[in-house]
Amino acid sequence: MADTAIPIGELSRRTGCNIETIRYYERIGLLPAPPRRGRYRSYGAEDVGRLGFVRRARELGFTLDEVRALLGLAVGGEASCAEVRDLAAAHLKDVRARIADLRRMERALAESVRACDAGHDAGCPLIQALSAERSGDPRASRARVGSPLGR
Amino acid sequence: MADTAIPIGELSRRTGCNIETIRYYERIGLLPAPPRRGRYRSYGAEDVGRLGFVRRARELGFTLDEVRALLGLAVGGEASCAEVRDLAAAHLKDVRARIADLRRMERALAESVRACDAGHDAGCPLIQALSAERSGDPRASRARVGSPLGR
DNA sequence: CTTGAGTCTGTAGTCGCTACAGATGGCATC
DNA sequence: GATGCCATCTGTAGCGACTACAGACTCAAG
Repeated sequence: MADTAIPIGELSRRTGCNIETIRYYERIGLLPAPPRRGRYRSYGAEDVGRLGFVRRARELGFTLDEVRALLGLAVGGEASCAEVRDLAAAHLKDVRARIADLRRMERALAESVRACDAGHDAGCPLIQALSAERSGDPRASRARVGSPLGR
Repeated sequence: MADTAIPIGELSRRTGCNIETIRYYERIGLLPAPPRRGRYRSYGAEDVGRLGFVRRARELGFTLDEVRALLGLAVGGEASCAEVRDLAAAHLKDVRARIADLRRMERALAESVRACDAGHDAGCPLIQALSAERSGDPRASRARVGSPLGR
């Protein structure tokens, strides 16, 4: 029922994707420009599927470029499966690196907060920790893939 | 030894912070504008300390706004320590939430890659998973602080 | 007739940098 | 004195992935 002529608002509701984001995806060519009813975009059932695919891939943390690649590979058969797998494996590695990064932060933060709670003789321990120069060359640390100081 | 009249290049070398980033920090008011020797910025030892502080706070994942707050609190005594602690504790909570998010991604990705390796009867399992609509309301999931689909 | 909801286009803002272009300054070398 | 080279300067624009407007329009209900 009502699988054709879906306006953008309903596509948004069905997929949980912001209207502005849908138009953004169209602008960057991630979604095809749908036909128009008058001046309004008119989507079909397959657009719900495609956008759902995009959303789910985004939830797994794939970049829009990766999603683009995945969409391209989704239609292919046997051969593309290996490519998909490699893309996912590479992404998994990246996710794990980011987890490791965050866990380092977590440990340091938790330790600092704990020190704060424990009491402090000479000033705030957290400020002390941030103020103190640690030994070693600052250039040597944290040279990972992507941004050197990723948030 | 040469603790005053440090040019920006050496400040960069000493702190491991990009020259462009140093100027950026000055532009947004995170670092004070230093005096000039002619038209060149001339830093002192305290600038090395301050920028080091910023770098270390950034490494713990604090936003620039939080770093600004920390810098403001760093000079205060007793009273500000509690504020610092709370800031760090709030940030720690945020870091943990992001870790949880990433771990969800990690599990789903690892599972998909594993399924891919295991063999596939009807098409690529990973593509299948992305294509399949899961039950439940898409609007209900993942409404966390900050961006709904954070990378 | 008015009101409200939905949609449209286009542009600018977010965060934390990074990467230029093009000018200028000072120092060493030939 | 000319040349080259390095460091520095300002200003602007780009990244990724949205988000947030402003201001116009269409359409249906009351």
